[in-house]
Formats: sequence, C-alpha cells, structure tokens
Amino acid sequence: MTDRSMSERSAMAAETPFVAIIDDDPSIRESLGSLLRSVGLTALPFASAQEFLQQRLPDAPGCLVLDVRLPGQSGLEFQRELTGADIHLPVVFITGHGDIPMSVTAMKAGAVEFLAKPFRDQDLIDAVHTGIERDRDRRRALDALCDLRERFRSLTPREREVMRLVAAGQLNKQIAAELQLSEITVKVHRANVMRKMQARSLPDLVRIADKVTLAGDA
Amino acid sequence: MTDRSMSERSAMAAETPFVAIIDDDPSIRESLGSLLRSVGLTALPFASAQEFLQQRLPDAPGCLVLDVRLPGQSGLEFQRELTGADIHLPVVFITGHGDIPMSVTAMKAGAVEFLAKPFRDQDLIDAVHTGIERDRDRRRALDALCDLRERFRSLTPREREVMRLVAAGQLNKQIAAELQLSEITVKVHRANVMRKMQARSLPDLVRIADKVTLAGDA
DNA sequence: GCGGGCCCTATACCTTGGTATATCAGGCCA
DNA sequence: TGGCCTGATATACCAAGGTATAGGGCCCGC
Repeated sequence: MTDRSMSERSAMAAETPFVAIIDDDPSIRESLGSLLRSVGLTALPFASAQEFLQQRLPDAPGCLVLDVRLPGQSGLEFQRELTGADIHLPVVFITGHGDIPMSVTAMKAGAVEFLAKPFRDQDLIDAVHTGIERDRDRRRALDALCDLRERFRSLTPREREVMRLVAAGQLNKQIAAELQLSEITVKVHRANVMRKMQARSLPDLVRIADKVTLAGDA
Repeated sequence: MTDRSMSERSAMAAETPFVAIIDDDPSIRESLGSLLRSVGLTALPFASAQEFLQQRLPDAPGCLVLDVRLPGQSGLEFQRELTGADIHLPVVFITGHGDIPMSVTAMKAGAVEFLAKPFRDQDLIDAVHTGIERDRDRRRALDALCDLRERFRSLTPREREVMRLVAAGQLNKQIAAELQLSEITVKVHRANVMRKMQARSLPDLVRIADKVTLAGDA
C-alpha cells in the first residue's frame, strides 16, 4: 500500500488558512495585517515579490493580497509569473493608482478581486474569504488527483496500456490482439489494474481513468 | 430514431457569426457596425435592451457589444438579466464613463472584455472574435448535451433506473435485487438502454450517464 | 374491444469477464 | 550462487453479461 499521502494530508485537520500580503509600504502591511488578524486570519507580510518567493508557504488554503505597484515589477507581471510557475494562489489586488485596463487584465488572469483605494475593510475581507474558499476547493481537487496519479504510477507499463484500452471500451480479446498478448494475460493485467487503482467496478475505473486523462474514447 | 436535432443543427454548415450592438447613440452604432462589417462580421444594431430582446437572434455563434450606459437600466444590470434568462451570449463592454468597480463587476460576471473609450479598433475586433469563439465552443457543447438529453428522454422510467444503477457500477444481480426484478429483466432493460443511448460499450455509457448527470458513484 | 406500448418473465445458448494455481525469465541482494 | 521479488504467461474453472425467442399482464387511446 502506497496510498498514505492523501490520508496524511487530509488528516491534518487543523488547516488554518493564511493571507500573504505583498506591499512595499510597511504601514499598509501593518494595517492590512491587523485588519485580517482581527477576523481570525493568519497574515504573512512581505515587502516584495522576491521576499515572498523565498518564504516557504504553509501547506494550507490561502490567498494573496497584492499591490499592483511593486518595487521591482508590477503586480500584474508577478501574477503572470506565479501562474507560469504553477503557483495558483488566488490573488486579490489593491491599488492606489489603478485604471480600467489594469483591472481588466487582472481579472482576465483570474484575480479574485481588484480593489482601488480607498476601499471598505469589509470588501477586502470578503474578497480574501472568497479567495481562500477558492483555494480550498482547488487544493481538495488537487489532493484527490495526486492520489490517483500516485496509484497510476504504481502500474507497470503493460498495466497502463491495458487500463487505457479497457477504459476506451475495448474487449479483452481486442486488447490482447492489439498488444499481441493472450487474452488470459490481459485478464491478469486488468485485475491488477482494478486492485492497484482501487476501482470497485468498471464504471469506477472509467471515471478514474478519465480523471488521470488516459482515455481516448471508443 | 429520434436523433435528428443534432445532425440537422450541425449540418447547417454556413454558421456565419453575428455581433449585436446595443448603444443609444446612432452614430456609434453606425461606426461600430461598419468597423465590424469591414472585417466580415454581420452587425445587428439596437438602440436599447428592449429592442434587442424583441429581436429573434440568428441560430449562429455570436457576441454582444454593450454600452455600459443604456437608456433604461445599466449595461451591467442587463448583463445579469441575460444570464438570469439563460441567454449566454458573450458580452464585450464599451463605455465612455467607466470606473474600476464597474469593470471588475463586469468581468466577474463573465464579460469577455471591458473597453473604455477611446479604444483602438483592433482591440474591439479582437474582443469580438474572442467572444464569438467562446460562443462557438459553448454552442457545440450544448448541442452535444441536448442530443444526449433527447435520447435519455426516450428511455422508459425503468430503463432510466437501470441505467443509473449500471453507471453506478452495480451488477445485474444487484440491480435486480434493488428493483425487485429478475436478472433477465434487468438484462433486457440494459440492452434497451445501450441501444437507445447509442452507447457502444459500457465505458461509453458511463461517460454518457455522467454527462446527463445521472451518476452517484459506487 | 382491440392494437400497441411498457413492463416483467422464462428458456436456451454463447461470449466475455474474473479468479486460482502454476510456471518461467530477469533483476536484486545477502 | 542461491533465495526472492516482479512481470509475463498459461491452464482450468466459474460467474457475469449478452442475445434470441416467446409469452403474459396491464393500461391507454382509437
């Protein structure tokens, strides 16, 4: 059995959400931090994107509050950079000197919210909660997927092939012909696939296969 | 056979996209219309939301160019209204007096683009093309789904039950027990389901069932 | 009342799927 | 080198799925 990852991960019940704040103005970091702490959230202040990247983030649902104007690059660029680096923390933008094209770009890139100063405290809090909820969902889905992928990795190449063809709706006989095997051998592989993937039925396996994106229809 | 809808619909090859324009200023309608026509698009000008709603739209991929400020209600309200009425035409906003919260609201509600005047012609054209492409995809997916739903409607209640349980991974024997039937009866229903749903294999049926949202796992 | 659709059932037969047991080749390690 | 694990294979047997044919009960609309 090699399926400990998910159990362990989701067993860590106390997943207290966090909010990372990137703003070069210390007083803003301070006031945003205390605002968020006042509603029970963990605030992590950073003075720059670089500082943020050097920090190891908690393994919990979170959200990023990002000033559009940053020391080095712009917040929008940093948002793209994060996405490119496969870091999908939801982003809430705040800005003192924003314009419409900026906000549209940010929203198109998936930002949760784009707040122009001055904004109401409650608006920021709402946005942050939305972001955290979105991250929680994303993490849950990712966890499940990682678990499946791990099981899939435990398959031998032959088993993977067989799984692909089974999920595509081929009969054992057809699979045997395609892979130049005897039908019996296919059955053995098939049984191994069912066991290793923890599929309780063929429909179950089909759904799993589709999630791991093996399919191809037929 | 009752599966004519999709064949007919997708057989209408010449699906020339259209762009509806809602703006109370006639000269703007005119200039936007000629701009879009200049790139080969069909422009449909309207002076108000009401006028737009009274018109029957072409059965083709399209896009809506909407002024934020309209005679009666605001363009944002109208966008919500359309979504509520299950009209999912992609929306490109244009405005002379917009602000950030407005653009953010529009984008959150799924707008394709939010352009503040003055904007470059090419930006509008690009946005409209994006919208049309999005609509094309949506229509394609909807077509396929409608087709499946139509087939599903042709099932008798019993057949639907059996389909649900088959897709949930139950054995014929278990299904028979659950529905108080003999196993042979289940087989008959099952065969009917496969034929009526045009499923070529069990995995095929499972995927169809999931799309029609029958499942429930197991 | 009579045809037709739907639902249920049965017999018979064949195909396909699933499992147990056993064998063999190759890689790994004490 | 011998023991051991794993992947691939095979034989044999049993369970489940699929199809054809046939028949009975029920309800609805013509």
